[in-house]
Amino acid sequence: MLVPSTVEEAVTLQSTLAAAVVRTPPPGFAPRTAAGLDVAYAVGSELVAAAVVTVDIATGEVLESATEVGTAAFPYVPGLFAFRELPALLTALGRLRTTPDLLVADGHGLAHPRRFGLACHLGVATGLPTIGVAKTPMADYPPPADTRGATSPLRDGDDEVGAALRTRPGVKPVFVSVGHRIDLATACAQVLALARRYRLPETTRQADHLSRQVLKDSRGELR
DNA sequence: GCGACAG
DNA sequence: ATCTTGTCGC
Repeated sequence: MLVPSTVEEAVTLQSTLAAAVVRTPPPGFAPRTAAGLDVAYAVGSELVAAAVVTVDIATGEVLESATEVGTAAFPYVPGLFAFRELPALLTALGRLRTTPDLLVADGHGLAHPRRFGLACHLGVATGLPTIGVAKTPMADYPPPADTRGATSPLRDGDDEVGAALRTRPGVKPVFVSVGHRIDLATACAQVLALARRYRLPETTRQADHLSRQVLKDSRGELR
């Protein structure tokens, strides 16, 4: 049941799969490559374009990329949007020739109502260490200090579900949470390493650009 | 009951 | 997410 047919099924599935999330990195975890994933949509259409871009964490150099153009598998429902993007993202991931050491998803991981956002789903589905990096929080957060690297806790009730991470002074922070096989501190350190020049990690930026480009190209061909 | 709600 | 121009600033 990769794609549920109802909202109720989707919610139940998330709650079940949440138990499979591992909040600790593999022993001696020292990733050299990271892949960013993103999906672009066409207005008024169900057309989606998924992109995965692998970069060298130390240099930011793009090593490989893969894409998939398809149809949205599920309507957009806050808290369930993983079901919309997952099929296309997994297809694109399967086209990479080399498996990345780390995945960086465009959305939340544990910072989710049922502790199972897109990043967790992607991680559990692939078995790869995965980080969730979102541009918008689902809850309130105290603003982190205005210094690169500063963090503040993202809380959902009494649970600390992630962190607001300042990647650039004077700019809104990004919202980092554990996806799978990683801990929050390691996740923040990796995101900081990937976001040297811009607010968002290089992986996310590259995947965003590529997915938009592919969508643009495909809608031209399908006319 | 009402509003909020990743992309 | 997407629709959209210019503008301020490093």
